[in-house]
Amino acid sequence: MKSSEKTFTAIVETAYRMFSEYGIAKTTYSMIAEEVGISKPSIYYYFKSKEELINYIFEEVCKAIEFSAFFTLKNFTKDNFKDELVAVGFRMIEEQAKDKHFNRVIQEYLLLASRNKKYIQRFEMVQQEFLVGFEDLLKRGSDLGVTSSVNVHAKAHMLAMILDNIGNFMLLDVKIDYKQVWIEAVATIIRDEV
Amino acid sequence: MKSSEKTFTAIVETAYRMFSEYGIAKTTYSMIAEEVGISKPSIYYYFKSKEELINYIFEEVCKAIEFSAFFTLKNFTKDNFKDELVAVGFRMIEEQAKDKHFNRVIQEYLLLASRNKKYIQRFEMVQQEFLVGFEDLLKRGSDLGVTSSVNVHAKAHMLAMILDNIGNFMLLDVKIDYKQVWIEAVATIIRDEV
DNA sequence: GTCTATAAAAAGATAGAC
DNA sequence: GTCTATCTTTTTATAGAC
Repeated sequence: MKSSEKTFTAIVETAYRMFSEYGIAKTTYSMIAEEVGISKPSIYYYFKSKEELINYIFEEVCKAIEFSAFFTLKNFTKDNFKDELVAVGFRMIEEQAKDKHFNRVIQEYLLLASRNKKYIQRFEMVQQEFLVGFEDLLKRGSDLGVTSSVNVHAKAHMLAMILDNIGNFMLLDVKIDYKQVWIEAVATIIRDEV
Repeated sequence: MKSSEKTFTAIVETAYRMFSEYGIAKTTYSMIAEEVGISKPSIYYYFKSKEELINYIFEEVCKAIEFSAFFTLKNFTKDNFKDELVAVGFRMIEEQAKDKHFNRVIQEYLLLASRNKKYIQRFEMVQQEFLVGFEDLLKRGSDLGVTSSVNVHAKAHMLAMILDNIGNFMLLDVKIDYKQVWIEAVATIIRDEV
């Protein structure tokens, strides 16, 4: 890795961490520069404005939370459907618990997006992909005969909401057995009578 | 209402709206003063620092989201249990949809709380009250024979998460039939075999 | 690529007149 | 209570040397 790439990476990673610790608005080039160990104007060589840095990290975050990063429809079969659904949820919960900055940065950008047309569209894409992804999944489950075929729409949205909000609860360190909640949620969409 | 009370109220309401529109960090005394139509130093007569203003609005918001502000355990009977639960959820959804600033300000404070011991305790109280509230409710439902008595804990947390996250989804204007999702969620905790 | 120096604007906050 | 004037600090950002 070239020296300039190293600096670039250091800036991005430091900014990401500081966005989490202090918030995007309160993170300054001075703070980042000091932490990285370079001068403040040096950052302008890589990101010509703070907004550009914010945009860059936003795109990184979006890529990390795409539905396809977690779910592969083909992996779900009649026999493993419930277990696979539980497992994928567990994987997401673990990922979120592992990176303590992740949820906070997401929430930061969620607020930014709610105020800024530039971000909102990209975020809605991700959100929509999740809703449609879950719906396709439940339709497949219904075709396979393992999930109920009524109210697939609302049930899919319910699952998306629960998974999505686990991150929100983690923010406050709420002492919940998130995996148990997910098991419970999955159970409600699985056909009992098989 | 005295003139000073009017100014006080104007400052608080303007700040609340601006916290939503621009975020807490990016809302300045200058902006508030201009909007209210007073000078910047005048605000210091009512709130001796920006932090004090932030604290005040935080407490207002906390009062508005207490579990007891929505749920009254005694109102739930064997006959109306499901309908009452659905109705209370609807009321919360409507309240959130009515005040477009509400969800954003909550999210702002959620992030603040996740970084600040002073806020986190108060917020955890509210959050905890909600979790325990739902649990008590489901226990009552179980005693009345209308809800399942297994996994009451996880089921209660699931309901809390769904209701809580509706606000999050509203932030992005996600086109979801929130009421239908809530109906679906309530249905999953109601005993089918009566 | 990274630095020093510096500009321009705006922040939070106070002093003190009225 | 509300104002004008002002202070201090910090911000984003640029110019230009090395």
